[in-house]
Amino acid sequence: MTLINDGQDHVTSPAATRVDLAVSAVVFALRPHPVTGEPTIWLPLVKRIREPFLGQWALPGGPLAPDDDLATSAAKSLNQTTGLKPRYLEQLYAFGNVNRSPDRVVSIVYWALVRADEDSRADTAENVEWFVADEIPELAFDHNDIVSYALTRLRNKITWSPIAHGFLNDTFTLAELRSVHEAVLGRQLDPANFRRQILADGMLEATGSFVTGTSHRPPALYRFMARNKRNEP
Amino acid sequence: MTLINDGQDHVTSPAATRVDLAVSAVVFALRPHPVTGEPTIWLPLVKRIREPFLGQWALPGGPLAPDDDLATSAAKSLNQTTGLKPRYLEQLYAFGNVNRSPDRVVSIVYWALVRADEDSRADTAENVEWFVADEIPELAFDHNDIVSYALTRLRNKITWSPIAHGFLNDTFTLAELRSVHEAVLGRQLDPANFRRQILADGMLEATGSFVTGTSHRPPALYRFMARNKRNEP
DNA sequence: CCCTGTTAGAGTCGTTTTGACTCTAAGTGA
DNA sequence: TCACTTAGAGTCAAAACGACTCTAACAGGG
Repeated sequence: MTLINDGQDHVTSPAATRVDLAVSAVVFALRPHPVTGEPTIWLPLVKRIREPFLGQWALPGGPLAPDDDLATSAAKSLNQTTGLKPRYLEQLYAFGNVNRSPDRVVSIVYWALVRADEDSRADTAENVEWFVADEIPELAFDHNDIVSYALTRLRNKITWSPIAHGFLNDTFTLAELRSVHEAVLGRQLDPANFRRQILADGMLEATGSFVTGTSHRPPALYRFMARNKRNEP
Repeated sequence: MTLINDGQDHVTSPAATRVDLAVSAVVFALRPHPVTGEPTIWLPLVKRIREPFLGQWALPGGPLAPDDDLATSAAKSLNQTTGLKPRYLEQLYAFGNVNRSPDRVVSIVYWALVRADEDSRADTAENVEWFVADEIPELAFDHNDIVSYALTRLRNKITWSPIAHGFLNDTFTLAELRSVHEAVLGRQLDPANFRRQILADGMLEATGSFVTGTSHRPPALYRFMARNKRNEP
């Protein structure tokens, strides 16, 4: 017989050899690009006020409070840095390589979407700054890799999952929804085909009202359906 | 200005309030079903030798060693319990709800595929037992949920990712590969269409050799291509 | 040696999905 | 009334997909 670990979740190890646990968040919002004016992905970063990497930009986050669930902890960090509440929040990955930090830290990273219209009151906190996602500086730790991975996940997920409403108000036109997809994917989408496919998914519901005063045909307003109204098996 | 956390990965908090960190693994292998004989998903569980949940079955795992990366730690647990090396290993999720354990434990869970032919020398360790994935008992902690989630991930991923070779030898016939897909998805697949689609993915390469002595037309042997030989943009 | 049973592997066909494109609807402003 | 703009429906050909057929190539039994 081999001597084995007993596979326990439940362990007590000497505090000296313990590993620190942190929760961070990659927060995405859509804002106009400063040069082109096109809708673009932005994210908030926090300037470090301690070693290591003092003075460098990093993802918002902090230690896991013993009374908070992981997602709660991520939402709190997010709220404390940006003043926003996430419209969508999902665990991204647990990063824990030995060499990712001078001392051993495992970071459980979440990614979140916040609404553009809440976005205005976002710059209240000091040493927090929003950056265009494709133009971020060199970050502390492995946070550049984390941001890249989060962007990849966002761009993948938006192609098959109805998460785009995380950037929008409760009601929106198909043009607004398409604009979100275009901003995330970085390319133009055919309006007619986009309409056909997004409606075929059966997640959208016409509100019955229309936007007026648009100098062209008034677009219909849609909302995302509650889960139990959707076309599911 | 709002007072904010400084978003640090790097924290020191009193050891008293610290959260324990464990790494566990959901290990999948294909073996014949004890009743039907059909290829079926199995996984190894470990009987707990401590409170809480003493005597109940749990996923293999243990505390994170300070010198191990997360994936390394998962692979070690896997190897210590089963004697096997993973052919595929991927992080599943970090489970850290406050109420998932009497004391606070965050578990970073990996899922792995192991080969059937290594599978024979697998029952060497005591208090380890293999179960049919759809017929597992009530497990410790939230491990039933974790197993369900891992199965969902496996069944989803096999439809778009070439992970099925994690169950197979280096060379295999298309019938063997199809049999893996059928076992994972739990339904029959059309041999002709499966062939067409799997070959169109461009991840398979004919070895040039064939299986002989089969009492029918000899099937060609394939292998998975190295990443740089694949049809990628 | 031929016949049968079995799986390998190529090919067919109709349906569905997708991308590119056209056409009409419905508003504003000149 | 006309020009302009976007909404939204519709068309069409290419590609993908599922169900199916047909021939190839072995072993084993008469």
